[in-house]
Amino acid sequence: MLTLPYIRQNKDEVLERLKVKHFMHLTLIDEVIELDEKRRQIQKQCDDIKAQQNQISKQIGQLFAQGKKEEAEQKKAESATLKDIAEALIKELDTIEHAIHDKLVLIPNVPHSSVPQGKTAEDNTVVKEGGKKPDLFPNPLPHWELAKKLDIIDFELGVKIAGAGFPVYKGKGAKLERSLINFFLDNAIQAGYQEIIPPIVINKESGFGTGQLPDKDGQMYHVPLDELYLIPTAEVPITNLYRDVILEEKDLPIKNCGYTPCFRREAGSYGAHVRGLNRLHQFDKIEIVQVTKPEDSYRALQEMCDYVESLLIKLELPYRILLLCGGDMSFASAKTYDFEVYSAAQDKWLEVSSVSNFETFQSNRLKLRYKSADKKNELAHTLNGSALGMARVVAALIENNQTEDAHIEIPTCLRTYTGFDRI
RNA sequence: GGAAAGAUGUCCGAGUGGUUUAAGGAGCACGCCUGGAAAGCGUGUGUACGCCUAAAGCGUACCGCGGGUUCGAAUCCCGCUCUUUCCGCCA
Repeated sequence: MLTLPYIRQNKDEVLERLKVKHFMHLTLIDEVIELDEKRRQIQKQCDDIKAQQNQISKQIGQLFAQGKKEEAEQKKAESATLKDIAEALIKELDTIEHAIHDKLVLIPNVPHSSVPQGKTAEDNTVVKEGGKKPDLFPNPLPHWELAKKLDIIDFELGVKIAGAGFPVYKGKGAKLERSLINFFLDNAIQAGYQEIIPPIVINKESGFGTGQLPDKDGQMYHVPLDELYLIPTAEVPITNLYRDVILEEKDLPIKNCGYTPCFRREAGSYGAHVRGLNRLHQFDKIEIVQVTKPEDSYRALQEMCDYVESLLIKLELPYRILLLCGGDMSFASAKTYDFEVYSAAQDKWLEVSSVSNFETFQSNRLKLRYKSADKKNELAHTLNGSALGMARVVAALIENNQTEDAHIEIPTCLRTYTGFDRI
């Protein structure tokens, strides 16, 4: 959520930048500013009347103490009239505040000035490509076929237990998954991130804090009996650790990482591109989260990108880094880099990480502030990224590292974790 | 699921309708004192919004949350949430 003072003071810039995001309801900006002016005016009236009331009440107390009953009664009547006026104003104020809030939450974050124009994923800029596409033999198997042949991932069994998109990992498949989790966590800890094991259900407040609610209500699994949601990413519980918190400047930057399963309803996606591990309702992911001072957040974004890239290099996966264009960015993000790995048998780039700077968009919702050197409370910046999303990494590893006799070579960096070189 | 108790500032803690403008203590910051420190003394010490270009200053709201009674509520009434303890159930 953008802050009102920011919108008020940078109206033209906000409008200009929201166009980069292809945001349609630009009139909301003027509506919000207008409502805010009205709000301030009414609040002034309201506060003045309340001040009078408070004074009169105090006088009444004194008059009673002095035994001046009649005068006190007179004052009572006076105060009662003021009360009626104040009540009407409070009601009006309440209505306006709700209206402002309802409009404010519909306005997306403004993209950073370095975000390129563009409408769809086609318009994203490839900023870097790395690794080497494998030289595979003819007709390599897509991962779902090879995984079935080796009996390491069972999609049908998952359907029986839960439904489509809930795969069952077996034997060496399960061990590979767990090895990746440990590999990613150990690397993150090495890079200075403190590990967190958060709850994997969240309440409404948390969903609102990071921006999933009300925007993506239908994309999360909901437990109505207890009003809880299954997390779509560890970003939600980990970032919400700092909801309603005023940090000390010396605490920053905060660097957290965490492994959780992630749950996504993926309502509306179907077809060939969701086969196998490409798109799941449940998958494992290690998330990295940073909370920084405003002036440090873009350096942190770069640091996080470098870190994610280092993982892909260690895993020897061919990758590319995309700078998302305005139209393809998420609602809450100011700048996002996507990381894709090349999955050879499918001949497809699969997104395995998305690293974003939210600037103050989340912290404004979270009321996540820090006390700056001059003792002022300022909104911190929040960032997060996947490091990494498991399922698609597994898909690429299976496809790229397959041998002609239908086995899978384990990358060197994982072998101490798996305890085996091939599947 | 049943019963009871509780929720006050950074923390502890007092407060059952009007000098509470939330006592008192601790912590923290600054100053005095000191050769330096401790002790002692003094001062200050939350959040949000508004008025003001800003600062200073002032106003309003906030004692778990939401309503209500009253001229006036931390205090009385109603609803809710959470915590703790006991019982039940249980990996």
